[in-house]
Amino acid sequence: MKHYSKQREAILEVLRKTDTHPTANWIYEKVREKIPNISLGTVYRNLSGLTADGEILKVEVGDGFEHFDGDISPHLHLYCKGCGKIMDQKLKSDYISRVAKESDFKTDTTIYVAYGICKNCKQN
Amino acid sequence: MKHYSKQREAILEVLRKTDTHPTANWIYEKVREKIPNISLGTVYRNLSGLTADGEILKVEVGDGFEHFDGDISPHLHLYCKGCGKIMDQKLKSDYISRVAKESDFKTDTTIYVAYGICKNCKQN
DNA sequence: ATATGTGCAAACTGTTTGCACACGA
DNA sequence: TCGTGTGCAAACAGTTTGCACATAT
Repeated sequence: MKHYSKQREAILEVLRKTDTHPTANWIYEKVREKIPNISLGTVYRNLSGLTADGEILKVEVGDGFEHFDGDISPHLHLYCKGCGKIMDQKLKSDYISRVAKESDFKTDTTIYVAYGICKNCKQN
Repeated sequence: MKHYSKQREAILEVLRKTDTHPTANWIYEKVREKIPNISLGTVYRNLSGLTADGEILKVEVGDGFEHFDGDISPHLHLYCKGCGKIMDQKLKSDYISRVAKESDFKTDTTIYVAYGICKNCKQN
C-alpha cells in the first residue's frame, strides 16, 4: 500500500460511512456506483491490504463471508444467528485489560464476537 | 440427526478428547485412524448436524477454516494472529449477564472470540 | 418398510492470483 | 523510469450436494 489509488479511497469511504459490517461483494456493488468498472479482485486486494495496515478490521462470524469494519476501536460484535445482523457494543476498557492480564494475551487490534439472538428475533 | 451412526460417534469422540479447536480436515484424518473409509463429506455433514443440534460449537476466527469445539460451555476464545492457535479462557458469568442485559442480546449458545498476540509470540 | 446416513465425486462459491496494462512517486 | 495498483479471467480451496447404496428404527 505505497501508492495512492482512487479505488482504495472509494472503498475506505464506503466503509467509513456505514455502521453495518458489509461483505466484500456489498462493498464492490457500492463502490461501483462511483467507479463502475472497478473489479472485484481490486476490492479484495485493497480490503486485504487495509486490514494488514490496521486501517480496517476483518470480522468473521461463521456465515461463510468475510465482513469488514471501518471502526477500529475496540468493541464487541454481537452476531444474531436469527437475522444474521452484526451489531456493535462498546466495551468497558476494564474488561479488556482484565482479559489481557489474566491470559498474557495482548489484544491490541481487538475484535470480539459474541453469538446469540437479538431482541427482534427473540420476539418471533 | 435421528439415526445413530458409528461415524458420528467417532467424530464426537475425537472432538471431546481434544482441547484444540480442530478443522474438519484434521478431524477427518483423526477419525480415519478408526474408520479408514469414512468420507470427508460425511465428516462435514455430521459436524454441521452436531452444530445445529447444539452438541458442538463452530468457531470462526478468520483464517479461512471452520473450527469446531467439543466444549459447549460459555467461554472466550483467544485467537493468536501470530501462531494461529485458539486458546480457551473461562468467562466470569457476571460479564455474560452484563452483555445480555446491556444489549437485549440473548447469548445462550455463546462463543466469544478475541484477537491478539499470545505470550509466546510476543517474545519473538 | 421407510426414513436417515454414507461414500464418492462433481459442483458450488467466496477468495486469490497471474498477466498485461495503467498509474503514482 | 520503476515500483505498485488495476481489470480481467482463470485458478484455488474449503464446503456442499446429488446419487446410488447401506444402515438404523
